[in-house]
This record gives sequence, C-alpha cells and structure tokens, in this order.
Amino acid sequence: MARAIQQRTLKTRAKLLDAANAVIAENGYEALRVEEVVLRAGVAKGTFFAHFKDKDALMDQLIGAEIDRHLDLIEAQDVPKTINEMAAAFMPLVTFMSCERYVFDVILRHSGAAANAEVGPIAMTFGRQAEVTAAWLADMPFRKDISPDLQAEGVQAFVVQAISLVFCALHNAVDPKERLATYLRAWLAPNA
Amino acid sequence: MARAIQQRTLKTRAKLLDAANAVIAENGYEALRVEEVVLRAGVAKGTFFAHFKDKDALMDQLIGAEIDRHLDLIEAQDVPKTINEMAAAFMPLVTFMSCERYVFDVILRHSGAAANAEVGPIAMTFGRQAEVTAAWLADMPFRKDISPDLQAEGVQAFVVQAISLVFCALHNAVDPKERLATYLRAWLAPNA
Amino acid sequence: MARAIQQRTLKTRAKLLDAANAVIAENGYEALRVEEVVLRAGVAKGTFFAHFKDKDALMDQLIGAEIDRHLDLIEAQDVPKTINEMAAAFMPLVTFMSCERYVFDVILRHSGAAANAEVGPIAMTFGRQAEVTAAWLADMPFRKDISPDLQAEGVQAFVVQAISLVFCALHNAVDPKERLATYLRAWLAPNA
Amino acid sequence: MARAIQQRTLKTRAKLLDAANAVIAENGYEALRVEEVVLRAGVAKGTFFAHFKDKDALMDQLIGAEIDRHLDLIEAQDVPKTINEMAAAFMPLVTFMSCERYVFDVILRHSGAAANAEVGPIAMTFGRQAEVTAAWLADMPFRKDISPDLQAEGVQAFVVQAISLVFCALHNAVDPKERLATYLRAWLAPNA
DNA sequence: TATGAATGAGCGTTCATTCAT
DNA sequence: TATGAATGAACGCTCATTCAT
Repeated sequence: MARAIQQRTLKTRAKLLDAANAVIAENGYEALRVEEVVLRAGVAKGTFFAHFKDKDALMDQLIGAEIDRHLDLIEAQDVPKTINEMAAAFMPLVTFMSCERYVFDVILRHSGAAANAEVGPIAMTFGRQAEVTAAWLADMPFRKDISPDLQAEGVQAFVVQAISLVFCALHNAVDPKERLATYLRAWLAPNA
Repeated sequence: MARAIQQRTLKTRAKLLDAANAVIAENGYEALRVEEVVLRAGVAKGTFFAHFKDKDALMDQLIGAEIDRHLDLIEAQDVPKTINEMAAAFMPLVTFMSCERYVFDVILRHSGAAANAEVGPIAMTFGRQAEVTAAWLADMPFRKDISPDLQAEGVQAFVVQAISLVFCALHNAVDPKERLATYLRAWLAPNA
Repeated sequence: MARAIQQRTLKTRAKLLDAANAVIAENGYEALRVEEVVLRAGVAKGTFFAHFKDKDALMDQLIGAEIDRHLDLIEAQDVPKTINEMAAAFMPLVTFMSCERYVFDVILRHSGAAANAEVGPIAMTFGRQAEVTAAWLADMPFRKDISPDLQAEGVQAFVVQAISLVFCALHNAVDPKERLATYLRAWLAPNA
Repeated sequence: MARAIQQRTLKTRAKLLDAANAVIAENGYEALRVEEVVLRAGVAKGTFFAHFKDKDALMDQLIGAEIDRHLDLIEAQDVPKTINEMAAAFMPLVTFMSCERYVFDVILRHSGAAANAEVGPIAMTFGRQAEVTAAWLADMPFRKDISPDLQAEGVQAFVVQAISLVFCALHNAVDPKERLATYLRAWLAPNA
C-alpha cells in the first residue's frame, strides 16, 4: 500500500519536473512560471507546493540535476592528464553555470545552505565536484605540498571566478576557458 | 542659481543616504524598503528614483562606500610582511562582506558591471582592492612566476571563496581567517 | 495639489465601488470576485488593496451603503403611527438584509467591531438605525416605562430575530413581516 | 460482527472528538484545523469525513454538546423566581456563547437548520432552551398577554442581543449580565 | 526636482474536501 | 471503513517602479 502511494507521488513529481524542463527548454530558466508548470503538468497549484517548498526549491532540484548530469559526464571521461585537459573537462559545466545570469545567481544562492538539514541538490553538487576534482588530483603529478582536497577547493574558487568574469563587463572579452586554464596553471603548477 | 539647485539636490541625496543608513543600522541591508527610506527622509517615493536609478543603485552606493571605508583602513596600515598578516589585514573586509547573505549577493552581482560606462561603486572597489593587493605583492618576496596582477586576481578569488564558506552549512565550522590564510599560503607561497 | 490628488483617489475608489456594484447587480454579493472587480474597474489589483484592507472591507462599504440607503428612505417617510406601520417601514431593510445568507453573515460579522477605531460602515448603520427608531419612539404613544433608547435596542433585537427566522428551516414558513409585527406589538405595546 | 464494527466506528469517532477537544483546549475553536485533529487522533484525513459531513458538522457537535452541558446545569438549578435570577441563570451559557466571535457565528449559523430533517445539535439546543424558558415562564407570575412560547422567543432574541453587545466596540463597556437583566425586565415585566 | 497614487505580474497560501486505492 | 495525495479557486500580498501633475 505504501509503495503504491509512493508511486503516485513519484509520478506526480515526475510530471512536474518534466513540465518544468519542457518550459525551460523553450524559454530558459528565468522565464519559468509556476503557473505554466502546473498547467503543463496537469496538476493543481496546491500540488506544486506540496512537492516543492517554493519555486526556488524547484530550481534547486532542476539546476542541481543538470549539474549532476555534467558531473556524470565528467566522471565518465578519462582522467585529464594536463591542466589544459582539466580546464577543458570543466568547460561544459562552466558553460551551463553561466548560461543565464539567473542560473548563476540561483547556484550561488544555494551553494551554501543555512543549516545542515537544508543542504539541497546544488549544495550537494559542490561537494561532489570537490570530490571528483580531488580524486583526479590525487592521481596527478601536480602539487604535492598541499592536499588534493585543498587543491580541489582552489579549483572551485577559480571555476567560480571564471564564471563571474563571464558576467563582468571589464573582462567578458576574455575566453573563459583560457582564463580558467591560466588560473589552474598558476594554482596547480606553480613555478612550472 | 545652478549652485542653489545643486545644494538642494545634494541635501536631499544626503537625507536619503542618512535615512537608508539608519534603516540598515536597525534592521540590516536585506530588510531595507524604499518605502521606509523615503518615509524617514521625509521625501516622496518618486524623489528617491530621481536620485537613484533603482534600489540596487542605492545598495551599490552604500555597500561600496562601506567597502571603501575598509580599504581606507587597509591602506592606512603598514604593508603586511607575511601572508598571515595579509589575511589578517583583509579580515575586517571579509567580515563585512559576509555580514549578510544578501550583502554578499549584492557584492557578487555588482563585482562585474554591465558595461564599462556603468562601473559602479562596488565594481570600483574590486578594482581598487586588486590594485592595493598587487602593489603589496610587487613589494613582497613571493611568487615571481606570475604577475602581481594575476596573483591579486587569485587573492580575490580566495577571498570570495572564504566568504562563501561562511554561508556554507557543510563548512561553517571553519574559521574564515584561518581558511583564508591557508588559501593565500597555498596560492602565494607554493612549495614553501 | 493635495486636493487634485485626493480627487484622483476618490475617482479610483468610485471606479472600484461602481464596478463592484455592477458585479453584484449581475451575480449577487457572494459571487463577487476581487479579480473581476479590478478587471471591470480597469485598475490594478494592488490598487484594490490600497483602497480596501481586504474583500471584507469592500463588502462592509457596499452593504453598509445599501443599509444607509434604506435608512434614508425610512427617514424620508412619515413617522409610523402604528406598530404595523413601523414593522412595514422596516420591511425593505429586512428584505435586503435577508436577500442572501452571505449578506446576513457579513452584516452579523460587522455589526460589532473589535475596537472603536475599527467601527465600520455596517456597525455605524446599527447605531443609526437605533437612533432613527429611538426618535420615532420618542414621539409615539407606546411604552413610557422604559427609555426610547432601550425600546430601540429591543426593536433591533427583534429585527435580527425576524431575519434569522428567514434562514431557519423550522420557521421559514412564517411571514417575516407578520412575525416582526408580532414581536414589536409584544415589545412596544404589552398588555395592549 | 455488526456490533464489532460499530464499536470500532464509535472508537474512531471518540478519538476524533477527543482530539478536537484537545486542540480547542489549546488554541480555541477558530484555530481548529482538520489536519491537526486527524494528526492527534492518529487517523487519516479521509476518515474524518467518513465520520463528519464537514468541519462544520464537527463544530455543530462540539458546540452543541457544550451548550447542552450548560442547559443541564441550568435545569439542575432551582427555577428562578425573579428576572434577575433568570438572567443570572443564563449567564454561564451567555459567557460560553461569547467566548469567541467564531463560536457565536457558528451558533447563529446553526440556530436555524437548512431543513427539518437536518436539525443539528445546536439547533436542538435552541429548541431546548426555548422549552426550558417557556416552562419557567409558565410557572412565573409575569406577562399573561402573550404566550410563554412567544415570551421564550423574546428571551432568546435578547440573549443573542446581549451577546452581540459583547462583540460591539460601541457597547462593550456594558456588563452583559446587567444588560440582559434590563432587557428581560423590560420584556417580561413591562410597566413593573 | 518633487509628489504619491497607481501599477502589475506572479508568488505563496489556504485548507476543507474529494476520490482512487 | 480507512487512507492520504491531490484538488482548486481565490485571496492576499509584495514592493520596486512609473508617470501624470
């Protein structure tokens, strides 16, 4: 009985997520309207808020899932052997994260959570990205003076910095990939 | 006559800024409402928008001014001689920037400007901070493999990262100052 | 300047009230939707709530105005000379008050106010009705053992009772006018 | 078997009523939510509606039972010999009926029933109160010009009026008991 | 410049009630 | 009977921004 009910719940949730993804595919994240999502999903508005605390929680799910998809692809690749390869490996993720100013804002907003209990999908992906990066770095010949974890944290800082520059008038002429590669070289291969 | 008008304008602007500061002193930045600011300033709502393009422009002014105040203090100090001193020198600024999630968001949003012509107060402070840092680094015995400007960019990335951790449930146990020092050591004095 | 602004305000308010009255004329009080009112009035929803605390406040205005209209008519009539005439004089008001269960509920809800500052239109009409009745009774040859004011309070109690019976399954066969006349005879002309 | 089922049913019903009473004891009638009642009773929401037509039916039960409790106490007392005694006898009931605006509204709404077949608990108590009052009045030396039943109807009208005044900002300074006594004296002992 | 009423689009909420299981 | 996810139709609200005066 409990399983049957859960399945209905999961189905409704899936309908909502599918509808939301369809809306986003057409008009982007920022233009998403709760009204339209429930309309497409064929469910009541009340149902939406029974599944997601608010619109932001839906965004957390959707964007978190997309980041996870990118991390899946990143993990499926061969471990990068050079810093340029590493920068290249991150580029699809960087591109997604900077696809819309709104998306980047949502990501920044959710990258830290107010309490442990509230760690959401996006916050989780930050942890995951750090793990993936640290695993790579553990296998790579770069810096030995600091831990792979610390190296990974730095990589994240520079990924965010690279994305920020996309939205920055003073720097948006620079190629993000080139910029990221420069940062990573300076960070991971000093004095090289 | 022109001078008289300008003085009235400046007076109104000052009234608005004073009122805004008073509101913030009481309830913080996020809770600031234009309504309350104009009420306290004793002017009409429309007047507010004659002086500031939008609410964000006011925030840009206020937060930019506060950051500048911190940079003044930083510049007034002796040039830091160690990385720990450098981290310590930045801490008051870090503390202010992380006083509210909202403040950090505003800062990130304004750290890059929409167009060169519109570089606002906060974006200016980022430039200024980079200059101050680069000037310090030009005199310091650290990395020679990369330019002081790139080093300064990295310092900024790590300052932002350190602030981010303050808002991150998964890491908010760490002391920001210690973390920043760790980052800066790894960035500015690799293999040391 | 202040007058010009007030006129615009009054005009908007009038547009809202006119629209509301039109809606009610078509579908009755209970079916009134704020959405439709603002649509017809050609104003924004926010404007509605700038003029009326909530939908109930609008109803208070509308129903209060209607009751006042009936009281105007009642006052315009000759002073009733018999109890039957008095009952007859009140009948249009009784009929209006019992035109919809919803209307009667609104009236009861607003007949007393939570605080002096909140005495609304409907509550005012209760006071006015008492005054009108007391004025009549001061001129009439009925009971001298109690004050006209107390007599008027009793009349109100019986008017409400008569309306209640309209909505009461056990009694809705009785003619409200006849019932009210019976009550008023027993109240105003005991032992007669 | 039928008995076993009936016992389970009665048990569930009792659980719901107990839970409802507990909720009311804590937060009052108006704040009662079906959600919380079923949560406390440990049953599903649907079960609630298998036992009560709607939330109002529950309120009818609960408030009707409370009124009946007061009528039991009233009947257990000696027959009042004076009008002041009668007013005093009704006071506990008046106090309960005016404990919350919401309670008074529910009572008024149910005082008449939608159809003879649906006379609910509260409507029954009105009938019972009228009977009790009429029985008292049949034994009392007051008005002979009108029937005890009509006298009783008037008493009810004045009880309601007295309660109304409790909620009326313009009159809530008056003592309900004193007011009720004044009404009843004027109604039951005119020219006395 | 100054005024302040009006705008407006959409979010969040409510919560008794229904219905398929 | 019991379950509880889903319903649904407004309402209330927000509050930065605009614009006619």
